[in-house]
Amino acid sequence: MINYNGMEAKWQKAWADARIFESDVNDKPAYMVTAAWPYVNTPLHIGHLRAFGTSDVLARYKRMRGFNVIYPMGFHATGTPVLAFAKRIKNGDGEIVEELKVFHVPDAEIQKMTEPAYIAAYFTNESRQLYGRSGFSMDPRRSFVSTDPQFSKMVEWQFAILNSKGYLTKGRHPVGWCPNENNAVGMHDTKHDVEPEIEEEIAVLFRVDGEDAYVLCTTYRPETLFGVTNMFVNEKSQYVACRIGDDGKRYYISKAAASMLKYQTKVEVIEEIGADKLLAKTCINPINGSKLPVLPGFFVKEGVGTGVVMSVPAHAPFDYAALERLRKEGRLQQEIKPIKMLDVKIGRSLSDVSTGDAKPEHLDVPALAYLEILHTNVDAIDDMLEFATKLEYREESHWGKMLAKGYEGMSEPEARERMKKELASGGNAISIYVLQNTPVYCRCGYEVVVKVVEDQWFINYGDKAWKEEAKKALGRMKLLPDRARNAFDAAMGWIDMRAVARAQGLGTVFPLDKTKIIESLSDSTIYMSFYTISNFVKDIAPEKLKPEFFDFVFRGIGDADKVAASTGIDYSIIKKCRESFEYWYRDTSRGSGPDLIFNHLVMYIYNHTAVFDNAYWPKQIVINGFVMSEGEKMSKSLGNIVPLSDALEKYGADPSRMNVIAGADLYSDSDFSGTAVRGIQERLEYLYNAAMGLDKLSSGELKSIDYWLYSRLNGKIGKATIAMEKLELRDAYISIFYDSVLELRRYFARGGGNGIVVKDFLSGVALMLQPMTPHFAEEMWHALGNGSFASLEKWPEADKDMIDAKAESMEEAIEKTLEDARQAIALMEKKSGRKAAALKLMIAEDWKRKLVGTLAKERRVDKAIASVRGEAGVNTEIASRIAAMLAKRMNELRPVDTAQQDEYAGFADAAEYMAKQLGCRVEVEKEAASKSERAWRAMPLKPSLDIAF
RNA sequence: GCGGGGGUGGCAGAGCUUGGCCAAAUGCGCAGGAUUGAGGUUCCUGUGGUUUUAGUACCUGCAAGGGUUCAAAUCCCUUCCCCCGCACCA
Repeated sequence: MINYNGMEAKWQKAWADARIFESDVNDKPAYMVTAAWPYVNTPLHIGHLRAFGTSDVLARYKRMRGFNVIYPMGFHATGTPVLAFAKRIKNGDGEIVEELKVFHVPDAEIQKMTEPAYIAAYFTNESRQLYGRSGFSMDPRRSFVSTDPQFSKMVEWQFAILNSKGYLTKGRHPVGWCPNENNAVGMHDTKHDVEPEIEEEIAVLFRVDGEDAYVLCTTYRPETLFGVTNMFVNEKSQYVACRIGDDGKRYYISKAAASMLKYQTKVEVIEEIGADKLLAKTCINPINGSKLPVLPGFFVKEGVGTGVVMSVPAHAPFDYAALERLRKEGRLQQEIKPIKMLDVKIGRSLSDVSTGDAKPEHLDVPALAYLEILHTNVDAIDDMLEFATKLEYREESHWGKMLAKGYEGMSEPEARERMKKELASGGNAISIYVLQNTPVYCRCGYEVVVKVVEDQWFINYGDKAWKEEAKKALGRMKLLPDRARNAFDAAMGWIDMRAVARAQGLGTVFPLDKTKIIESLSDSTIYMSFYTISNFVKDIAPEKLKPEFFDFVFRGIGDADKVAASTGIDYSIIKKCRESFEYWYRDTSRGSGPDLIFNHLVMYIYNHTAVFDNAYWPKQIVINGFVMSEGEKMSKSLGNIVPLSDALEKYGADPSRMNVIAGADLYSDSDFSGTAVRGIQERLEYLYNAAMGLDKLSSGELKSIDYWLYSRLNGKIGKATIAMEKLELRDAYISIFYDSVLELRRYFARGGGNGIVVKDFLSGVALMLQPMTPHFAEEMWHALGNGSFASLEKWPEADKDMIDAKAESMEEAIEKTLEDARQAIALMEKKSGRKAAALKLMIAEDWKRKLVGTLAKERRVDKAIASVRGEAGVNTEIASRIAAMLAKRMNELRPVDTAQQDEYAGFADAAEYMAKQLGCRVEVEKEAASKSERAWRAMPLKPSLDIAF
């Protein structure tokens, strides 16, 4: 049993002593690998092992391919999460304490985490240790935190460039807002981490009959105005008359709506009224002038929208149900007839329900028909009505055809857009922002509202010229896997204004408004370039890092003398920084998760084109998938997040790496599973034991099985190298790792036992394992008698001459024949009730090889027969019969290179092995020499079988 | 809704770019056998369905339906379903 933790400690120490992963500028070609940095209050889990490990595999592979590689890693601390984190600790939030305990953070440490600086210090320290234990070959000297003042200076410089290019603009912007704490709230500020989803919605003005006033009503479906029969309010709610904005009109909305709306625009309440006042009024439909009574609706919520709902009973189950319930209670004064304004085949999207379930006469009231096909009615609970509503909305918007005049035949989305335009241009609607997923609560307990921030600063990613540059950069980049390109193209076309300044959070002060902080994704778009100089500028006073310093280092503007004079920085350091940047930043790879394509990665490309010369634009992006735990998605709520430290402790770094990194395709999710990791451990041990057992093996002349193993090794090297270049790690390591174990087992089972051959094989495997299982590879490399570091060796080269197609097809034939024989023997033994005593293999004559070859090439039966006619031992009748048989599978025919003598020798060599496998004697003879009636059936590499009892 | 990705044995997942050698590599699970005092481990074998004259064969099968082609998991069209993102949030 291998003690992984001991082995890892041993090699980590050895590497540290040799300082082999700390690279500086030298004569080798440079390669820089970066991975998206972790947020500073996030304890590392198994998902990080995949993200950072994938980059580590790339870094290690590239080193073996002769590159000088750096793999630096810093920490992200800007933004609000770390502040929210500190606050929660301060407030004794039990939830977060529980989370931290999962990661074995001691109580004493948790107590101290009330200061952001302490949190950062604690987790950066923890993470660095875990990087080491995971075998990440990172350069620790280049690590920095996004709140470091030296880095802030670079961000300021970057934003000055963006501003000078006119990429920073100002405007209005809606945000989620806590009225109690008076600040913007994002996901991590809300209870249960809910993202406040803001949506712009249309609010229709319904004039009140006989009054110069309007009832304001939000709706998702303005096109259903054609079907409105009445209005609904909540009879228990308070309403207000008010003025909204500057239009001077008098509006009626719920009191709750008024207090939310005031965060978006000016709201002046004139008077408070009870719902009864509204119930006495009649509204006018703005599109056709019809009169709409105001009625009580049981489902109307004062805090949703404006607290007023327009009723479309034909197309909304809630509205229909509300009217019917009023009717039953005898509270409906007048007849209200649903107005159908949209035609759709009801229940079309359901396979198990047919429209036959709805009574035909009800098809004119689709809302009712939908209730019927779901086998429910107007008294259903709200959830059921909600379900019917969703179904109806979906089918209608998908397949519905408008019936209303002027809109005939239009699809619903099309009609919606047109109606919106008409309403807006006629002054019959205004737009307001609403929270789509109400209610959302701030962690302080207050309900979140939408606030419109005036004077918001944006980065204008919609700028045409800039977008062109970014697209150009993207077009030249390598994406791994390339199928992510569609997502990039889409994101690139889509990204537009991005709010860039925030009122609170850690980070760099926004230069154009010193009361604001630069938003935290925007301050980390070119930070990777800072790694090239971070080790040199660490101790330089931030105020010395003036724009001219960065201009010179990153853009080659000016000269070092003058920069030294004006900044007071050492001339030699300035030169070193420039040299380092130019050396390291040409050939780079950026690793990241798929969730970052739509923001960080696109911004990364954009900002590089804005700041750097195109020689330093991004070259490659690698997207890796997530990690599941035992087949389930890891989440806080499931409590199944596997801390990285636990995985390392329990299984060791190498088996965990293999499982998580090579366990799935680059882009898809991999599964961290105990059984899979144990399976990996067992195979690693098999390989290690094979290396330890080498001295028991003999040497001597090479047999065919030895050539086979060499062939497999060299084929494997070629295959794995191609896969590694594309970072198809699963493919590569199935071949390098899993297949190698199977091949060795087969080699020994087939009587192989040449120590030199096995050693060559294991050496190749050990070297190719190095990027994935670095500690184990060193251990094995040394067990094979080498004194060097596997991590500093060259990646093996395939020797094409050693790839022996004949040896491989011979082995395949043996295996296939074995399978056939097993089946035939089983069948015969079952039938006869006796045990088979012997198996005779008859090897096809050479003329059959010629026949197959000609047929495969010429694809004509007559030519094939002609080609063998007259040859020794050829019976034309048998030849035609065989040719006809083969012709049926013409397209699958492949010429066979192996001559009868070689095939005979191959099977003769394998006879002992086959006998052992089958449990009976195995004899081999040539077709012509055989007395068996079945001999004629022999085909090249498919011997005819004869079973004797 | 819009955008992106996907649907293949009991499960995870190859194969799709470039149609034929190819349906299912590899792993897990399951079943049988060997080893073992038992369990576990390990090793071997089998594992979509069906027919079959002893095996090499054939049929059927890659979400559903249709098309192109001598030939389709692969190309085209239609439909259904699942996952992710939709912004100021890391």
